[in-house]
Amino acid sequence: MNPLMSKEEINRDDDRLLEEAVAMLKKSGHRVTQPRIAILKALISEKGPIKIEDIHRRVSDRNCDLATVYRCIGAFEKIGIVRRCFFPDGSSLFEFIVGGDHHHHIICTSCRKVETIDVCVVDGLERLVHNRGYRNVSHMLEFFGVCENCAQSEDGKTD
Amino acid sequence: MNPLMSKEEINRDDDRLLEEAVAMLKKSGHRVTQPRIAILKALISEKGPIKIEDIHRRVSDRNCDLATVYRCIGAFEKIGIVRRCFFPDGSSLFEFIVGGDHHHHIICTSCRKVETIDVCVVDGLERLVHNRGYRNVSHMLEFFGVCENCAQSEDGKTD
DNA sequence: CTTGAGATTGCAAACCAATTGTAGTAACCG
DNA sequence: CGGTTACTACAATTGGTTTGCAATCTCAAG
Repeated sequence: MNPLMSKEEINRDDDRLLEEAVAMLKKSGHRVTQPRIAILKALISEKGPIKIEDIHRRVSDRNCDLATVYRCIGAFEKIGIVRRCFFPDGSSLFEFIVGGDHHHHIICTSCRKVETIDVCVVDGLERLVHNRGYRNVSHMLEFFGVCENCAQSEDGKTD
Repeated sequence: MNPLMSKEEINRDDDRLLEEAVAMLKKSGHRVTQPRIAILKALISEKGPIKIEDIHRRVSDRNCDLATVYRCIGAFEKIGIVRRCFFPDGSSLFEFIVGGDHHHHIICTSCRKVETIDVCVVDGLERLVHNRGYRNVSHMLEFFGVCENCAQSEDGKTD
């Protein structure tokens, strides 16, 4: 987290992101409901990829059903509020992408810790794909590995 | 064994790949069974990512159970015979990677057609991840888009 | 502010890909 | 060839995700 940013500034920034996402909801003809606000807040405060199940846990005190989380996340993905990313085992995470820079992740295959890589070197390749005749081009890039901590505790193990 | 496919009819290159994969099986202490041979042949002849379900359909005349396909693919993945890749909706495909160059895919989000991109620009980034302390580093890169055919037939549609 | 249309939600049931338990079978080593 | 044990088939199960539907809530028109 940015150490130069006070707690108030962070909250203000989160508020701005929430407003922006809400605007996207309205603009796309969706209604702004309490479950959606709660889910958006959970996504924003996470500041990284999060499991559906974890979102549900975060908002469950507001009595938001798991099915609702699935439906909302599905809608958010279509609108472009969240992006899906993957674990190497195939399970999905979702990340809030409104007002954020494009980036990718390093995921520890052992403890599942997620780090961020700011660099993206594949934007040029997207143009190449576009030149091949594809439209609505996007990409997904994930790095996997065993982080230092896990490597130490696993030590001699073969994975 | 498939009576419609004699040894002479099998492509020589595919044969070599099969032998190589079988060697990897043995080397890792696995047994070489008929279902595994059948699944390997299906993977090799596909020459690209394929769904578990489709593998099963291909080998079903040999009476290979779906659970067996899952277990074998799981083993193949650990050994490094196949690699998992993803559709944007989160469903998994598996691709035979023995003796093949490293590459990535363009997947049409409409008809699911898969094309190959030979270039890989992220190998350098893997070193960067390695320098951050990660071990067993790998990555996964997929491009998504709507291919020319689909773009024409969908035309005015909003996706 | 009130109200009605229709989008959204909660709940429960259904769904389906993937996994697991187990008894029988087949691979492979000596 | 015979014994050990990894592997398979089959069926049952799991767990994540989706769906149907009645009740509820949003939002804009009046």
